[in-house]
This record gives sequence, C-alpha cells and structure tokens, in this order.
Amino acid sequence: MEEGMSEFCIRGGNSGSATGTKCGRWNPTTEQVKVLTDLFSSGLRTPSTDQIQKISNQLSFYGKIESKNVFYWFQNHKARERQKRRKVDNDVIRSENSISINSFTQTDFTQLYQVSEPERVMETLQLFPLNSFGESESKNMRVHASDQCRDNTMFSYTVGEQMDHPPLDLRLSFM
Amino acid sequence: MEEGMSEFCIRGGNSGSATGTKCGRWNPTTEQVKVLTDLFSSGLRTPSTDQIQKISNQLSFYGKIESKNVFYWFQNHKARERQKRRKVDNDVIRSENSISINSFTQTDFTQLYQVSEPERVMETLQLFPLNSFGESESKNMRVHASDQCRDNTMFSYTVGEQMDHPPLDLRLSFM
DNA sequence: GGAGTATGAATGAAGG
DNA sequence: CCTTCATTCATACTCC
Repeated sequence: MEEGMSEFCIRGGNSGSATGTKCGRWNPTTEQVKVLTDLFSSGLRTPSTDQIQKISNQLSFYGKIESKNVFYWFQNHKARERQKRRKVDNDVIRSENSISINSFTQTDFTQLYQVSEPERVMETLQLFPLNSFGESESKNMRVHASDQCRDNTMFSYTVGEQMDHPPLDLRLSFM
Repeated sequence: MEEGMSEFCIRGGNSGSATGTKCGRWNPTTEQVKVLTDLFSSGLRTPSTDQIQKISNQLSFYGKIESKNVFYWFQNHKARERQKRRKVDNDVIRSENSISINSFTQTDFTQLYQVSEPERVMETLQLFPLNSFGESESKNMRVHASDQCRDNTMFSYTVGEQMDHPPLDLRLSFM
C-alpha cells in the first residue's frame, strides 16, 4: 500500500514548482490514512458534515487537510470498495459452476476486501485530542512546514509543541 | 475493462482539451459549459421548464444534449456551489486560531474553487418563449413553471465566436 | 523514464 | 432542495 514517504506538502505558492512536489492536490500522511482507514473499518462510511469537520479538524494535526479531502476520501474509499466487490462478485458468478469453495479462494477474497460491516453507523463518533500516548506504533512522522514554503506566510501550522507523534485518541461509540 | 457500451462520441470537434469519451452519459462541450456557466453567473439558478427547453435547444448546436442535462446541470451546479462554500467557510472558521495570516487557505481554493460568485441574484430572470415548447424527449421533469414576468429590460446573450455555427441567442429579461 | 497502478478530485445522474 | 452513487479525469507514486 503505502510506505513511509515523508510529506513535503509545499503549499501551492511555489511558482517555480520544478523540483518540489507541487501540491496540486492533497497528499495524506500515513497517519491520516491510518486514522481514516480505522474509521472506515470501524463502520463509518458516510460521515455527516459534522463528523467530517471533526475528523478534518483532528487530522489537521498531522498535516494540511481540508474537510473536502475527508469528504472525498470516504466517497472514494466506499466507491472503490464497492467496485472491487462488484468485480470479484462477477468473477465468482462467472466461475460458480466449476468450483467448490476451498480455503484458498476464501483467503483471497478475504484479503481483497473485508467488506460489509452492516452499516451500523456509530451514533457518537468523537475524536479527542489527548496527551496520552496510548498508541506508539505509528511510524515516526514529522509534521513540519517544508522549508520551501514556510517563508511566504501561510501554512505555518505549527503544532505548538513538537511531538513525535500527535496524540490522537479516537473513541468510537457504537450503539 | 468491461465493455458495456459501444457508443462513442467525441467531444465537440475543435473545442480543444476534450478527449474522446464514451457516451454513456452526457459530456458537455466546452462551449456548452461556458454558456451554462455564463447563465448561472448571470443569476439563473433554477430555470423553468421552458427555459430549460430553450437552453437545451440552443446548446444542441454545440453537440448532443437533452433537456434533462440542462436541468441536472443547474441542480448540481447550484448545490455544489453551496456545499463548497459551506465547507470552505467551516474550514476557515476552524483554522482561525492557528495562524495570523493574510492569504492562508486560499491555496487550493483559488485554483479549484473559484466560487464566491458575487451572489447577486437577480430576482426574476426569465427566458423569453421564442417558440412553443416541443417536449419531445424530456421525461417527467417536475419543474414547476415560475411566475411569468415578461417585460422590459431584456438583453440577449449571444455567442458567436469564430465558428461556423449559428450564433446562440438567448434573450433574457429581468426586471 | 515511460507504463501501470493507486487515488484525489470532479461531475453527471439519480433518489428521497 | 439534500444526499448519494457511478464514472471519469488528473495526478502522484511504484516498478520495471
């Protein structure tokens, strides 16, 4: 999937834009992706505007992000999971006459999509920014304004204190 | 890739920048988009059935189009304008306490969202009925006719360019 | 360094 | 009106 690539989201102001990764579009950090994926696998599929705002707000801790990014992320993730599933289902249908399910095939499917938490959307999804370093498995990520873009105002989302990994504790309350 | 449709339509001849696409759904030409956008920015937001019919008729000069396409276009454009504005506003509010800046989040927005139309909605903008309606292909569109105010101060929106097509002439009147 | 893939962004088309 | 789905465009990234 995604490996530890650092983020150099330089803000779009760089006119030169030759070498740097021109930030034409949002490039999520690994932590952001992790949180989003966790939320998704926890059952969140179509966050409301409020939820989007909260998620975006929390994720801005890890790097530049806008709420529309969160919105698009869930849209895309859901859609692509669906389409993957559709494709696989077609394959199954196509070959349903000839095979008897064995563990091999099962494994493949499971790995390809672990779909279908029956959409039991959580009632109250809360993201609390705590200082408890509960989970320390995250890779060492560094949120910092790239030197390429810090000069020209904007985008100095200094996180106040320099933490190794931002303390994000998300509690999901299912009903 | 799976082929379901075999119908192709190349987008508007020399309109440029349009790649050939399958014609599963309407793919507006650049001219069509321009006209629609102009109409929108002129204040038209929810065209009546008659207006839709006339716009569609005129735009058919530029390529294949149906009334429902115009209808959907205005629906989507209006909704997304609102939605974008809402999201952006929220983001701005959210980021108020982190930085003191001058042109902060404007980065992507300027490029992708050139929203913020002056929002100067002219009250009654009506497209004059030039000819009686045809209603040949439009389905059940529940567009309720708006009040008719046909009078004074009309201007004509003309698109001529350098092409060999008849000039578009949409006469709009507002009061 | 171009092909192939993953994915962010956009938008047409509905449904409710 | 609102939200959602499906499809497509655009771009970043990976891997030969």
